[in-house]
Amino acid sequence: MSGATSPDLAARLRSAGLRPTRQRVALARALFEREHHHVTAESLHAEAKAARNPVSLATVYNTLNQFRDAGLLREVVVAPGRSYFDTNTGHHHHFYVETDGELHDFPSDKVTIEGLPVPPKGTKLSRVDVIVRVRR
Amino acid sequence: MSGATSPDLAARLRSAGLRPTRQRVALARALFEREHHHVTAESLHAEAKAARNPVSLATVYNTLNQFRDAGLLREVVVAPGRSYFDTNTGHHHHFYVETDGELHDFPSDKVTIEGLPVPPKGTKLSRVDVIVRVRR
DNA sequence: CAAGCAGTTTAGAACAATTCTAAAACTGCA
DNA sequence: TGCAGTTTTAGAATTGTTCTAAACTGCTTG
Repeated sequence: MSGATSPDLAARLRSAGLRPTRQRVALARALFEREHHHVTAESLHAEAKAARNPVSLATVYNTLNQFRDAGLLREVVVAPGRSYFDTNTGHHHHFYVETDGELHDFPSDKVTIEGLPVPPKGTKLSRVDVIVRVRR
Repeated sequence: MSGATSPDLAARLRSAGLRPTRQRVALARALFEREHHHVTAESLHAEAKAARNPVSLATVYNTLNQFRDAGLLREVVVAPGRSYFDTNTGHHHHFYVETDGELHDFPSDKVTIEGLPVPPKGTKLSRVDVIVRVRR
């Protein structure tokens, strides 16, 4: 097995202004070296432990916030006290299955939103979130 | 001063299956006898106290949840740990000013969303939330 | 209108998610 | 290799919300 730290990841962290520490690289691997997915702080913490790369929960929180601030992750709030981090930072929207807390992406290329009002004076657009809520 | 309980409100609560107790009527007044607005549990609790109708915080939470379940209120989650209740239950969307936590409605009549994918098998649409995030 | 019971309210404890703190451990550079 | 500044960590603290058990109230019935 390749125990080598992916140089890409280290570089990516560095260029985001983050030192590629053991913990950050471990979390970055769990996050970015696979398909796009959604994590919570708890789930990522558990995943890191399972991969024999234990990271304290506080560090998981710090790291998720840093990655989000650096634009590496996108935070999606679907319900009170339920915050997901999405490794897909491109344009897309979400399905949220209310009955079991699942979150799924769907691409935004087919979706067009028209007639949105202009942002209030003195503000600039940050982004538009569309959450399609469904239940079983 | 008119100490009379608005009969409309009492009836509205009753038909939602809720006994029109002093506390629920007091909160319903604060919520529904004025223009549409957004409250948090804390803000409503403070408002009730200021109106000399103190209600315990637990009751405020219970009541907000009951009103939401009864369709009298709509819950809007904009940020982790920040849940608003909106007295406007009609079709509309939201502006969220991230930099200062303000939430504003905007009507959905001008807004059209096209190309949304069909809900996953076995699920039915609950609603579509559009949150336009802006910053100062 | 008194009694009784289910539904409500309440203070405070409990809980869950997240952030803070202060100390120990690292990282990167000289 | 030494050192200054970062980062990590365990655990405490904070925040927002729900739970608990006891007191109370609104409604119905006799």
